[in-house]
Amino acid sequence: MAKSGQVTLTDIAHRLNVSKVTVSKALRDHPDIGTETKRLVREMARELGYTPNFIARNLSAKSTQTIGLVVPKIAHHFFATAIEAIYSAASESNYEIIMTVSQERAENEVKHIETLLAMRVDGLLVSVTEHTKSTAIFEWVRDKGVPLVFFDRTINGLGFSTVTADDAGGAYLAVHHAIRQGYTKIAHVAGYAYTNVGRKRMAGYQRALREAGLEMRAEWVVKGGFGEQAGHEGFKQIHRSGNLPEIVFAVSYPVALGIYAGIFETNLSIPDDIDVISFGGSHENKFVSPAITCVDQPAEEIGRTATELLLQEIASAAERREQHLVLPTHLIVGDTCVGK
Amino acid sequence: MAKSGQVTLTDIAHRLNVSKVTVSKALRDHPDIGTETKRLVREMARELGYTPNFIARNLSAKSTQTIGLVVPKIAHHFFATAIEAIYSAASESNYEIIMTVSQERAENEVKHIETLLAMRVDGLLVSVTEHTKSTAIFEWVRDKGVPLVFFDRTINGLGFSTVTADDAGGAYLAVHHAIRQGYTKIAHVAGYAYTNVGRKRMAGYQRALREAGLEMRAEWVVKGGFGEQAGHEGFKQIHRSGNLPEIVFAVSYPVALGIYAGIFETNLSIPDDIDVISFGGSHENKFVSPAITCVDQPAEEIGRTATELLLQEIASAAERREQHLVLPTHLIVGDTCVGK
DNA sequence: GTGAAAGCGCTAACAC
DNA sequence: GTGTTAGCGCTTTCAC
Repeated sequence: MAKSGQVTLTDIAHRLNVSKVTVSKALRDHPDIGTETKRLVREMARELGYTPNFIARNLSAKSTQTIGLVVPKIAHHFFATAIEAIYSAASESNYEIIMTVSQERAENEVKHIETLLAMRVDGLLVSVTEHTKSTAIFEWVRDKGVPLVFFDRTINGLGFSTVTADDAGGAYLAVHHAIRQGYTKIAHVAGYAYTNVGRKRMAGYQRALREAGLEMRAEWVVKGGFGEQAGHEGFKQIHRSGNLPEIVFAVSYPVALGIYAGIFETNLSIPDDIDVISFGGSHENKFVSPAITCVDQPAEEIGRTATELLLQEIASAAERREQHLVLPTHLIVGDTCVGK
Repeated sequence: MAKSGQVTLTDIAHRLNVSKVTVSKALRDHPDIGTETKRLVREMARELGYTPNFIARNLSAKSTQTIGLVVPKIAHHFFATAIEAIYSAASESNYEIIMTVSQERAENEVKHIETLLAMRVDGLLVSVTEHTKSTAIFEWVRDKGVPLVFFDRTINGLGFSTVTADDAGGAYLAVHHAIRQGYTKIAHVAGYAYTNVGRKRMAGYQRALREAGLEMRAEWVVKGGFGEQAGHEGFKQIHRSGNLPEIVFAVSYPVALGIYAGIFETNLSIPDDIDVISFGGSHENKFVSPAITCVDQPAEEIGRTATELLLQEIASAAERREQHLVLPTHLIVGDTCVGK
């Protein structure tokens, strides 16, 4: 056994009086090697407690069979679900995932991508933070020729493929539903305008209002992040304006919960005094009271699709072409937004 | 630039007409190298777009500066929070995390640990699945001398350190609280008896009943997993028994939600007809109605402590000694279990 | 201060 | 069928 305490190919080779190449091939079931030799090698490997060294293997083999994953957060139903799907899809193709969490901070994102590149991952799956503005690191990735697929939170115009829910369409679906239910004073606690997701959901909201000929008051549109905090503050701001809408369309489920928290602090009741509808649901919604009517994001499908797309791009390094996959959303009617 | 498309030390060395050793040292700020040379090297590295190859570095350096993380699931408040803490703690010490998700399946767990060992992670952080019975893989890890720390879901008697919440104490806290509130017929939807967590929470439940001289009816103790499904079925089983308790103590927050789901299907109302109290809370609890009174698990602290303990063990390979850290829990009073 | 030599554990190319 | 040689990109002696 080597000094490191780890058994190597050479150790097995010595014990068997063969060369390490023979061992290497035998272990990988290479056709070169005879059945009997293979058996002997495998037996000895088990006996010695051999664990292949991927680090070394990858150094010569070039491919690392790993994908780098960068997500903004993890304690969030959408991401948790998408991540699990990514794991499943990757392991079905014998790829390992190295996940990093940027915690909604752009500087962490940059650091993580650098680390992942240094680890020589075969490709990158990323969902940007709500504050990512600089695209420098992604241009760097592109120049290096490392395959990357954005999912959910994307950046356009860099030549990378994206997989998202139908943000504009879903938002339209939600707001249009509210309008059909008789609501006319509709506010929107929105994401940041510099994010694709924020912009597109806003666009859907605006289109629905415009088509219905409804007014869009400035004090009813509040911009902010995608977390609970943002929802909480967003509602307070609308509330302070003194001009209460009938219903608030939340850009994300956590934002909707934040709005709930804000409403709970007032004397208002949901859905009688003020109502809520949201983009993105959550498993917990069935325990939230009243359950929020929402547009469901296909989290699992997004995760799986993005992974498969990336794997495809990794496999065909040559003819890689930008694709923008948009997955449909659908309305889940709960106990809010049930009519005016 | 090398054929791989990746810039290497040699590329920089050639351009500068120095040896690659000089470049290697300069980049790592080795005192051997002169200030001017360092400046030149760094400049060229940036100009060429050099990214260090960790794979190669680790092959010679032995340490990979990575920790392997194995969790049973991710879409669960406790784990999501603990994982984020683990990430933070690790990156503060310049360690990278390679996370794998076993999806509550013991065979995935084994596979992931093998992969992680092959990747030569410096240590392992694991929380076992609710079905893990065989300890073979962990004995293997121990024999290899790879540091491992269990957190939350642990296995004892293998010589590894553990970090957990005070499961027995917390369960006692919850049930004792119920008793003080005047409840006498207390059921328990428990975890599997072959898990430490399940056994300890059960022990706390039993001790509280015993001390109060309350009867413990067999039909009021249902064993199962830690997920929503288990809670749902657990409640149905108790309900079918025809002998309804006054309150159910859930082994985990998801189980409590499952019990809620089960109750919602009946005509019973919470907390008047049937009440619930749980081990482990969730961020969402404030939106769940009625909010569940629960014993809070210090998820973040568990994650952070486990990571720090592991890092310590990695650093001092020599005098490593088994430790069992138990972190205190506390009661969070919600709208259930408010009195009989 | 700098560099030549050796080697980490493995795989690929090409002999034998 | 099996082994030899070379090399992946880097770091660590140790000589100059």
